[in-house]
Amino acid sequence: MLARGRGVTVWRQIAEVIEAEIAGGGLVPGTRLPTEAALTERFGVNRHTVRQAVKSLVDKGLVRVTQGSGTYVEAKPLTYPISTRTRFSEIVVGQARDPAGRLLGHSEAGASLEIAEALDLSPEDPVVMVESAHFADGVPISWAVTAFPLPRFAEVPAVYAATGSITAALAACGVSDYRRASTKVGAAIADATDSARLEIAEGRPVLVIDSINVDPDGVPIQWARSHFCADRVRLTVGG
Amino acid sequence: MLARGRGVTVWRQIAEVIEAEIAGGGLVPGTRLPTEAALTERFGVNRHTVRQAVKSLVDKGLVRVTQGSGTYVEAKPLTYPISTRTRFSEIVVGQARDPAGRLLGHSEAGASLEIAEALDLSPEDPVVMVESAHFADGVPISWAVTAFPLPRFAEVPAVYAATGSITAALAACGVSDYRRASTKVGAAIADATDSARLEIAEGRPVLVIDSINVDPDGVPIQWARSHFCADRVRLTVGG
DNA sequence: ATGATTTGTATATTGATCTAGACCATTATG
DNA sequence: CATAATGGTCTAGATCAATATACAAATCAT
Repeated sequence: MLARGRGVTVWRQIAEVIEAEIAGGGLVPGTRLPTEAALTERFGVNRHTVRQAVKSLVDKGLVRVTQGSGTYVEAKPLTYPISTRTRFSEIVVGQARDPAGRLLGHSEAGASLEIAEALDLSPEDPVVMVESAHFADGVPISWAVTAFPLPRFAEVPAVYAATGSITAALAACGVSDYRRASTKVGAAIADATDSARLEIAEGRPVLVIDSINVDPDGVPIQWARSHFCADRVRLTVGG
Repeated sequence: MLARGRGVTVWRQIAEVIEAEIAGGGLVPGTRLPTEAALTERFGVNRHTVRQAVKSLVDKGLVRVTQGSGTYVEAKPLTYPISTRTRFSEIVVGQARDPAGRLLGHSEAGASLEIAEALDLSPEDPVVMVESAHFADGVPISWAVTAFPLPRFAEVPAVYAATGSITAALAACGVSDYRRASTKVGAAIADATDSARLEIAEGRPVLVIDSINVDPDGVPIQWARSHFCADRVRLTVGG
């Protein structure tokens, strides 16, 4: 099975075999890979060689390793369409996965220049800042820091904490519908905060999305800067 | 262009680039590859690394190296259909290449057991043995030792030497048509003789074909053991 | 013939890959 | 809590890959 001296390293050949088994459906997302010992046995190589193969799969975002537990096949990337009507929970449910949102913290503050401009406020106008994390099937997909104008949306943190849903939080403040008015997409390298909140290694790619939501009257109600784990999400724009 | 530390050796990547250029038509058969020095420059690697890449292409039969001269793209393998009516020159001409045959030597002898059986003779019946080499565009394709019954085909060596054509030599002996009655295909590793006559390295693969031709009346007229350079020929049987 | 060009060979050095073995840290399980 | 299972880290040595030089041998052009 393994060809030595043909210009392809052993660890890469092993990685390609496992990758093919994932792509071919032999290894379903969420299932545990054979243990390092088992792979060592199967391929007839040293454990370190298997580990290097697994490391390359981790770097590609195909598997996730947990010390003491095992190596698991990552879920297929979530397809995240960005349109004027984007609802995280609907997107996740639409792909047969279980959405969840969690409030990380909140505070009241004066709007920064950037936020004031986005929400059509004056600098230092009061806003409530909300930090939240979002999950699909318990796996972190994104985290965000968002700003809502005060006093109109004073209730948002409490309702969001209780429901995990921005849509519900806005509804509690009398906004029954909203749409996305602006989206900017960038990319960055995960820092310590991204690493902790998305449960990824520092250095992995992150999609950074600045968005502005407006109510049916076109009044800005929410500015958000979201950090998506790029290994777990594929944005679709238009199409 | 070259990715180091990704599990694929540098020499293999270089070989794949050159192979793609050959397959893509950028390097026509017969043309000379850039010199080792030029390739060293182009890929930014050591000369030995280029040499290993070239060696892998030689091993695949894609190029041929001549010390002091250069490295040349091999011709595409000649497709050699084996049927009841097989004529070397017609096959070669049919592929827009220039056929040639050369007499290497001849002698009269008594038929060996194998030849006697093939030609329907008794052992030690007189035959003329002919050794010949066959070329397409000047490149050696095969060499063969053949046996013809005597006295019927005494003229064969002289005519073959003059024309380079077995068909013409047989015609001179009154055989206007012939067909292949038996073919056995085997493979071997080139020995010193193969190496010299086919201009290939010892150890390269060789197709060994034993065939018997018969005249229109079904009388055996020629036994042949041909050695084909496997890198330059693809046999097609049936189809 | 002569010299320049081009491939062939040899040796040595450095770094990457693979193997081997030992021990630690985390997780799962009874 | 104790134990086993599993991945994480470290050291050391063997082999392979790539570099760096030097020189030999064959070919080609003049």
